[in-house]
Amino acid sequence: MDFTARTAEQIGEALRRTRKARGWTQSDISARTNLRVATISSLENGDAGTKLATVLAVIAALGLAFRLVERGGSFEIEDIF
Amino acid sequence: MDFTARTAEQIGEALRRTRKARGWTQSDISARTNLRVATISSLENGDAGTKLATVLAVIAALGLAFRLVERGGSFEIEDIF
DNA sequence: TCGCTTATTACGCTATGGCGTAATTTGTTT
DNA sequence: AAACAAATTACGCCATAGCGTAATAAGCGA
Repeated sequence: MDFTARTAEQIGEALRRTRKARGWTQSDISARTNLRVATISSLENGDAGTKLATVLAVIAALGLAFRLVERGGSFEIEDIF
Repeated sequence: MDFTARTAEQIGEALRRTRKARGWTQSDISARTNLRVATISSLENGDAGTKLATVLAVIAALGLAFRLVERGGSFEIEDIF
């Protein structure tokens, strides 16, 4: 449960996977963030126009945090896919 | 050079520190991203309204990537400050 | 302190995020 | 297949990000 991402699509996917791993619905996240289900959906589907505040709210709701890591230095797991 | 962040302020600070560590100016980032210097400034100053696309562009320009990490499990360094 | 570079802020503009609400499509379970 | 739950999409509305341009304010070395 440790995702590295460079694109909005990857972030969306990571958030969706984490949410499902928690056994939660978008509606659950909505309740915890006061964001509309539609907004969560948009984010999970990789909309890069999403505001940082929205991403942060969802991340917080999922009990996650961002870590900014150096790229190129080490192997990136998602480069396989 | 490994920042964990939960807020826009922390992300902005991390990006600013990384940029300075690279010896770059906001203008350098601007050239690499086609974003205005003012936009970079706003992001580094912690504006949560910034679009995800903007954050991703700056991160890419700095050679960084996001890592979504589980919170609460382990110790968070920035909780000290 | 002066002068140059870098960063922040402002004004008018267009594009769009997120809102409320609600319909529709997709998934899941029996 | 039917029925319910979950996710996606749509429409009108308001707020605001990021744009071009430019002025102002910090930083900083000579």
